Amino acid sequence: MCNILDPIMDNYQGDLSDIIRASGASYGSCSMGTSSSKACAPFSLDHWQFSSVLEGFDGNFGDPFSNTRDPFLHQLELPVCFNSTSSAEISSSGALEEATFFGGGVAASSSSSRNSCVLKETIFEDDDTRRPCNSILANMIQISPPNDKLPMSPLVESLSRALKPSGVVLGDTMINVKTSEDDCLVGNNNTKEMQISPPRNPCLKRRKSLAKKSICVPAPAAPNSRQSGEVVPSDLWAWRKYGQKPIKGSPYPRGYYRCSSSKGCPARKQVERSRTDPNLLVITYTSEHNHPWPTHRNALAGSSRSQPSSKGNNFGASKNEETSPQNNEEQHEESNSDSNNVNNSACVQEDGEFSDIGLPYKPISNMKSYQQQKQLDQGLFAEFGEIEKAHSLNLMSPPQGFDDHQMKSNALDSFHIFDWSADNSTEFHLI
DNA sequence: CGGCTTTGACCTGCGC
DNA sequence: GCGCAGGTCAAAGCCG
Repeated sequence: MCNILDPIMDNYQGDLSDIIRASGASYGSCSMGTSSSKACAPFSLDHWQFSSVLEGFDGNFGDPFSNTRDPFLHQLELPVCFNSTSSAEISSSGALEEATFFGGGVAASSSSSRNSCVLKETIFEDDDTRRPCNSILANMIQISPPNDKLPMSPLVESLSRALKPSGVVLGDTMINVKTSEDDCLVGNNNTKEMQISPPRNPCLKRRKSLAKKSICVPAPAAPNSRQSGEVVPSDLWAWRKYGQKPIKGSPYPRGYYRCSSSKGCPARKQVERSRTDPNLLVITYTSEHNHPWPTHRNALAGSSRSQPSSKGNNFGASKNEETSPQNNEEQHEESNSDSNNVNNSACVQEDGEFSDIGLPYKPISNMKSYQQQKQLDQGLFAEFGEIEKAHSLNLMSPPQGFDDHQMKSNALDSFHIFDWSADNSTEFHLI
C-alpha cells in the first residue's frame, strides 16, 4: 500500500512540515513542483492515512480543532479534517502536482478524470491571524475504483446506492460518489468543480478571535422540527440551544448551541441557513470539546423535541420567522414527515433539491428515531460487511481525554461510509 | 423532575 | 462615545 506521504515526499526534497510551518505564518504560496510523471501510480490509502496527513498539516497551525474531528463528519464519514489550513493538489495519477499553502486559506482546484467523482470539503475559518477573514479550504478527494474491471467494494456499492442520484453537501459542495461511469452523478465523464461558498462578510469577525470551523450540510427535512427552529443535523455530541438571533441580511435566524454532553464544555456551534442556498445549513463550530464523546445520547440531546402543541408553541415569535417563507416550508414538511423519519435523509440532487435516498445521514429527532437510525446503522454495516473496523478506529482523532474503549464504542455507532482500505480494491485519489 | 427550547434583555466587539 | 449587530444569559414554559 502506498502511503499518501510517499508521493509527496518523493516530489519534495525537504520537510513537508517546514513548508506548512512557513506558510502558516504568512499569506503566500509555494509550489512543490510538478512531477506527475514518476512519483506515483494511483495510490491507495486508508482513510486514516489521509486524515493523518491532513491532521499533520493542522497540527502545524496549532489549530484547536486538530484533535477533534466532529462526530457529525464522522457520521458522514467524510475523510476530511476540520482543521486543515493547507491543501495539496495531487494529480489524479496520484502524484503531487502542486501544493499551495496560504496562511489563511486555500484556493484549490480540481482536476477531473473519468471514472471519478469528487469529494470536496469547504471549510471556512475565522481567525484574526489569517487572511482572508473567511478562508476557504477545499479538500478534494476523488474516489474511484482502481480500474473499471475490478469490482467495487461492498461499501462503495452501498454508498453509491445510498447517494444515488444525489450527493452529500459539505461545504457548500455537493459530494458525489460514483462507482462506475454510468453512476457518475455530476456530468458524464468529468467531475465538476464544486461551488465554493463566497466569503462571508469580513465584518462578521467579531469578539474574540476564536477559531471557528464552518461546514455546510444539506438542511434536512423537518420531521420533528419546531416551526421556528432549524433541523439541525445530529452528531454524537449533545447540543443544547441557548439562543437564537436574527442575522442582518439573512432571512434566516441563527441558532446558538452549546455542548450539553458535559457540563463546562466550551464547545459551541451556530446553525443557520445559507443565505445563498436555503437548502444548506451552515454549521459553525467554536471551541473544542473538553471531554470524550458521549457514550450515549440523552433522549432529547442535540435534537428538536417533538412539536409542541399549538397552545404551547411560540410560532412566529421571531421576526424572521414571521417573514421567512422557509419556516412555512418546514411547517409543511413537518406535518408530513413524522412517519418517514428513517428515510428522511438529506442529500442534494444536481438541481439542489433534497431527496430521500436513504443515506444514513439524517436528523435524529428523538429517541425513537435515534434508535431507528441505530438500526439503520446496523443494517448498513451488515450490508457493508466487516469493513476493517480496526481501521475505522484509526480514522478518528480522539478529542481530549478520549480513550480507546470509548473510541471503539463510538466507532461502531457512527457511520464509516468512506472507511475502507485498499484491500477493498478502492482507492482514494487526491486531485 | 431534568433537560430542552423559546425569547427578550443584556453584554460585548467593532466601525464610524 | 455612540450605535449597530452578534453573542450570551436566564426566566418561563414544554415535554417525556
